[in-house]
Amino acid sequence: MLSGCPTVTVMTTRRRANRGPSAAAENRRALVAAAVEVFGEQGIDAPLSAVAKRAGVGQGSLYRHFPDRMSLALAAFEDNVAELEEAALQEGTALDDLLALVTEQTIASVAFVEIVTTAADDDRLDAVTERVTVALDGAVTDARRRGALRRDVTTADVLLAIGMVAAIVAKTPADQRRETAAAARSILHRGLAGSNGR
Amino acid sequence: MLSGCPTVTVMTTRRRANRGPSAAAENRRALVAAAVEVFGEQGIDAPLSAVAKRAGVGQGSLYRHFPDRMSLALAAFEDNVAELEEAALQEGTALDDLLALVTEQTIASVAFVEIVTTAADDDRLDAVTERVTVALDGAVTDARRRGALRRDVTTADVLLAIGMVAAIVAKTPADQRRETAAAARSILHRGLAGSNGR
Amino acid sequence: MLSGCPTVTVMTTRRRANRGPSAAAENRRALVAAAVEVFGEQGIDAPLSAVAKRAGVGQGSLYRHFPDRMSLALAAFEDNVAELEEAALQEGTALDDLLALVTEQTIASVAFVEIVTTAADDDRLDAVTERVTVALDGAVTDARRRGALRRDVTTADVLLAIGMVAAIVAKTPADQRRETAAAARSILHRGLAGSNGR
Amino acid sequence: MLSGCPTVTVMTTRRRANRGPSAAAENRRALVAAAVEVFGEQGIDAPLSAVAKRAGVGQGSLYRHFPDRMSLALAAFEDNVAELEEAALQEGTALDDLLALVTEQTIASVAFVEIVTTAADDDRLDAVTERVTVALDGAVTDARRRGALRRDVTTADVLLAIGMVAAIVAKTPADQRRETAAAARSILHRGLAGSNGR
DNA sequence: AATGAATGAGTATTCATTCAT
DNA sequence: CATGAATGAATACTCATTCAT
Repeated sequence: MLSGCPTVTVMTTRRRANRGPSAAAENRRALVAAAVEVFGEQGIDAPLSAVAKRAGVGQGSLYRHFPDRMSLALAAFEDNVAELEEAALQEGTALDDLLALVTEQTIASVAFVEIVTTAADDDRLDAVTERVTVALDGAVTDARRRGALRRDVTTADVLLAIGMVAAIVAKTPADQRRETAAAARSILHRGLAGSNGR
Repeated sequence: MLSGCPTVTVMTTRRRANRGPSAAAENRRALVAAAVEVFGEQGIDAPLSAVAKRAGVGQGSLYRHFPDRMSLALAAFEDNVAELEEAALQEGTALDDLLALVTEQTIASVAFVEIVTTAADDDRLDAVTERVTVALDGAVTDARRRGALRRDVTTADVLLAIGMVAAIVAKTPADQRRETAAAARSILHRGLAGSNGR
Repeated sequence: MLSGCPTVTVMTTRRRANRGPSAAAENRRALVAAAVEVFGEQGIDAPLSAVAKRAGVGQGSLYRHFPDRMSLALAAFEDNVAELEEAALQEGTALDDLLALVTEQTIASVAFVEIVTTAADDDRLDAVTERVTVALDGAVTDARRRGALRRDVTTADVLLAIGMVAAIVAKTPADQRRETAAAARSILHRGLAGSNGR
Repeated sequence: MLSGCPTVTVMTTRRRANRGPSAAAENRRALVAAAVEVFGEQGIDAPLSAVAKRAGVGQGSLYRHFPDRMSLALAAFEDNVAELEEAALQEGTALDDLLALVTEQTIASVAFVEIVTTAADDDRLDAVTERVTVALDGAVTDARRRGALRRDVTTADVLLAIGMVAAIVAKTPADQRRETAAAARSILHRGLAGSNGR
């Protein structure tokens, strides 16, 4: 009486159209954008499935493009590094401008810091650090020359300061981040400034 | 890949002897010790089961003693706060001494920072912050009076500096922590120091 | 008692082949069938893992198809409701026929009652009750007109009677259910019957 | 620095005084009272620890007095049965009065039904059923003789009717129980009543 | 190459039951 | 005989990763 004739519900969940290979680049972009958002909102430990869903892309595609979480995270923040490099190359960009930029980036996407610092044993991270170092080097040298930085301050010190701002901002509730970042930078600025600093 | 190769797991379980209520205090201590270790190694998100196992204690006992992760974490680092308070009360303890102490604590148990900063919406955390603030207050006031701190530096600034050291140390591989902490404190020290600072 | 006797468990696991998305419909059906069985045997509080295992399906798949226990339970008994609706629509179906059908269903799958009555605060349950009410309405009206039901008997009364049969059957050991149901229906029938009843 | 000197918190949770054997009867009473409350509130599956806590009694004592859930449940509702027996013995108690009493008991402590019907394979339950049967027998016979019950109605039928009321009440949200019970009894009353019934 | 369903290991949490004191 | 801490099995649920289509 009961189990003899099951009502067969035909699955009508429409599978997303398989847009084929041409969608690869587009998917990649969507994944990166989604990762920025999702990591920004939920932190670096967010479920990857959430990223795929936000991107409107299958889980498998996510894995094809980014075999692990770090790949995705690095791609997600590639923009930041590129932006920094670009700014560093512009004539007339002072160290403070770069630091301001990094600070803004950090506030915008806290996850960056988490990533960059969570698995410090990834070669690709060293590459990123290297790129940032190079980007800052000129500005630091210049600032030192102008007396805006103490003579003994190295680019590594500046990186460290950036790391500190980033780390503390990452731990601060979103609505207090700007304020906290300002206070932190104020202290650090004095700590790095030369005789005629700021 | 995995298909085809049956996993054979042999489990030998010997139920831990029920050492009775008298083991309660001992268990609690073991749990706290294990938490310090496990959180220190794996971060504050480490499985609680790992803590129980390390402590040689049943899961249920862990939950009896510490109903949630935060309880355990706070207990695990209660020592730090108490030590700080004690140091602050001692005659002749300068701000730098307290900062050095906090730095050491942070290096020893990175998880502390994670805890203190992860869930900022727990009342018990406010209580901890308050205790630390009180502990530092005297030293800060004193340092300002002596000119060791800039006139406009507040205890909040010092807490922020501590937070930065802690945060950056937490993100640094264990073998570089001491070095990184030193560099960070050096910068911050200059950032906070008064005219006759160090 | 237990101490001293090591439990040796040998587990041989062969990961189930991933039969791919095409297995979805089949899995769903298997889950529903398993749920009918397991809930029928162990009651509505049966472990969902038991349902998954019986269905030969991963736990995750169960959760994908049915995000919560109620979803699964409702799906498991969707058939019953559909069958009832269908019977109600057939020409010449008398109220007694519908009651007999419900009784049979109840005997077959006691869990239905448990579900329908356990969490009365789920909207989907109201929907089910509504469907059953609608299905019965015509038959009740008709029966009243024919004098088979007392004039003052409402569909709600009939539902209540059904509920009573279901509830008592649910509490009866499987081998006495049919007998108990018959006795219960006999009493209730007289309680609802009109002057020319039965 | 950190882990050397743990702050030893002396356990000051005061263990309930061991009031000794003389407390046995009192404990038993407290447990039964607590069971009535807890089972009534949370259902028959309520944690036994909750019962012990409510009773202000150690878990071990609970187990000493009542080796399993059923023992406790039966004890908890012993009162009901005794009350019923007593009422049945009183001169001038009609069947309806007994049914009203049972209904009230059911409404008050739904858990009774759950127990009585959950594990139907317990001998002690048969004993309870037997006692109730005996208690009702006289009233049923009398009612039949007076024509208040149909000639063919047996005590078993009455028990079944009681069971139905109980079962349906048990499934009804607390605030509608009295109403539902009234409706159910109305139907059943007509179903059992003799020619000169009500 | 894209899709998304399938899979099950991993974790948190609860609670019946035991047992040292 | 009471006490309540200890124990771990059981269960719900999540999510990284694989893979048929």
